[in-house]
Formats: sequence, structure tokens, C-alpha cells
Amino acid sequence: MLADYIAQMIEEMLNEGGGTLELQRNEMANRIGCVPSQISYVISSRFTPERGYVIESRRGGGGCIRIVRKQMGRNEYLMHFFCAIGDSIDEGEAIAYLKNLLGNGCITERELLISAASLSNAALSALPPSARGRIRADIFKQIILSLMQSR
Amino acid sequence: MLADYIAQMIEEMLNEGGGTLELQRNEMANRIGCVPSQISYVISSRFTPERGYVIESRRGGGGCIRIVRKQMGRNEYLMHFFCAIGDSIDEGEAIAYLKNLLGNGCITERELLISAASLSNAALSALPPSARGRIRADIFKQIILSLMQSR
DNA sequence: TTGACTTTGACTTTCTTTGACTTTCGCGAT
DNA sequence: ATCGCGAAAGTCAAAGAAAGTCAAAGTCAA
Repeated sequence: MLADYIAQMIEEMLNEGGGTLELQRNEMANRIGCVPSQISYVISSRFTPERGYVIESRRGGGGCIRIVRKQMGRNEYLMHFFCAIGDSIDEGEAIAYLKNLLGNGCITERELLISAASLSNAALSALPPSARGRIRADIFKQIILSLMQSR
Repeated sequence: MLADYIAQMIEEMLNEGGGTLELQRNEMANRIGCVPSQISYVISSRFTPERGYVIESRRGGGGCIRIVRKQMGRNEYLMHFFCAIGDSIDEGEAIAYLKNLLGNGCITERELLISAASLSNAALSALPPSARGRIRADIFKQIILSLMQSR
């Protein structure tokens, strides 16, 4: 299958590059002989943050896509929280989780403050209260994913 | 890419000059071998006030462009951002701000990642796109307030 | 047969490059 | 003083170069 072939190709390039890689979508699609969006598809379906990859890109002339593989470690722990959050969470519960993460050395005091600020009712005050839990859960999950990616 | 090359060049000259720099647009374009407006483009796209640069210029004979990298006190700096955010902000702009904060030592790499996660479209995907800018601005402001409190 | 995963391509958005045209400034001639 | 000229820099829009998005169509296994 094409997608798997491309994924394997990217994997190899990542190995050569010691875990990082910059590619040009059009150029690569050309070499392989597929449409450019196929490359996008492979990256978005296989090289996700959940699987430990960080993706950045730039459009326009000289644009490129950069893939970085982060090595997993104490990330099962974070994944546990990720799952525990569920579809919705209130501010108090979120702060309890953050304190837990602080206690386990997953985040620093300042990181807790920043996260708590992002998840606060103050930050979400423009939303109807009924919508906040849902959005807060989404934000919290993104934060945890970012923690899994860093260091 | 040309623009990046020029930007890097300016950055170096800025370092040599201890944070200030005067250049002549035509003369520089000539040296590089590009059209003069390319210099203007680089300056307006990369050396913006949002990123902490002040630009002045003089036209006419012997005219020049002067670029100053300004450093501010931490809280003053943070307040500047707080105001700059406005009522609404998109993800790209928010990330540019965060990178600036990182560059000025106001936040760490990990704190950038956490903040970027909170402000990402992914985190706000449950909201209609038209509402995201507004909420993102609120969250960003709360984050900045939390930074002003800590340390 | 259905549902998840792939493949494709048309269309959109973002960033870059270029050049024509405008505005401003300093200076020398009047 | 001031007028006019030439030397800058500013502005803007068109064209070009990538990457992103999305939905329709295809494939394949349960």
C-alpha cells in the first residue's frame, strides 16, 4: 500500500537524521509519483503527536514540513491522565489533576500556573457555562500531549 | 530562501551593532542581488513591533532604515503583550508572540509548548472557527497574567 | 454490506518575489 | 528662501510557490 510505503520511507529518513527530518511535500510526491496530498495524509494519519511526533510546516516558496520524533518514557503516566479527563471537566477537578502532575514532577510550579490559567473559568468566561467543561477538556488534553512531546 | 537569508543577515548585523542597525535599502539590495522591496518585505514580515523591533527610516538622498531591538523589563514586556493581544488572535500570531516571550526569557521551551497547546486550534476545535479568536485571546491573557504573578 | 482506511484532485490559504508607481528628503541653483 | 532634481525609501498588487483542506471515490476486511 502506498501510505505504508511512504510512512516507512519517512521512518528511514528520520533514522538517518537522528530523529528529525525536513521534507518538501511536492518534491517528495514527485519522487514517489503520487499526489502531494498523499504525503499530508500519511503524516496526519501516522506521524501524530499521540505517537510521539511533532510536526511543523511552512507554506509558500521554499516551504517545507519538519518531523521530529520524541522518545517516549514516563509518558504512559501522562496518557493515563489524558484518558481520565474524558469529554468534560470542571475547573476544580482540572486543578486537582494539575497538582497531581506537579507532585509527580511532570510539571513545574510555573507550568501549573500557566495551565491553570488556560483552564480557568476566567479564560473561558465568554463561553456559556454549559460549554466550558467540554472546551476545558479539549485544552487539557492538548496540554498533556504537549507535555508528552517535550524533553 | 531569499527572505530567510536576508533576515539572518540583518540579525547578525544587529548583534554586531549591539541591538541597533542602520542600513541602506538600495545598497543592501544591490549587494545581495535582489530588488529593494525585498528588503522592505523582510523587515515588515520579520522585524515587527510584535517581535520586539522598532523601525524608523528616512527617504531621500542618504536615506536609511534603522532597526532597534528593544529590551524591556519583564512585567512591562508582558503588559505590552497583554495589550497587543486585543479582542481576538489567531493561532499563528499567538505562536509568534510566544516565541518572542521565549526569546526574551519570559518563558521556557516547555512553557511555550504548554501555552501553544492551550491556544491551538486543536484545543478549540469544538468551537466554531469564528469564536476561536475571541476565546484564544481570553486564554492568552490569563496565561500572561499568570506569568506576571509567578517568580 | 458496511465501515474504516486510502487515494485523488480541486480548491484554499499562506508566504515569497518582483516591479511599477508614489512619496519624501537633501541639495544645489536661482 | 525656494524651486526643482535626483536619490532614497514606501506601497501595492500581480504572479509564483508551497503546503493545507476537504469531500468524493475507491478498496478491503469483517
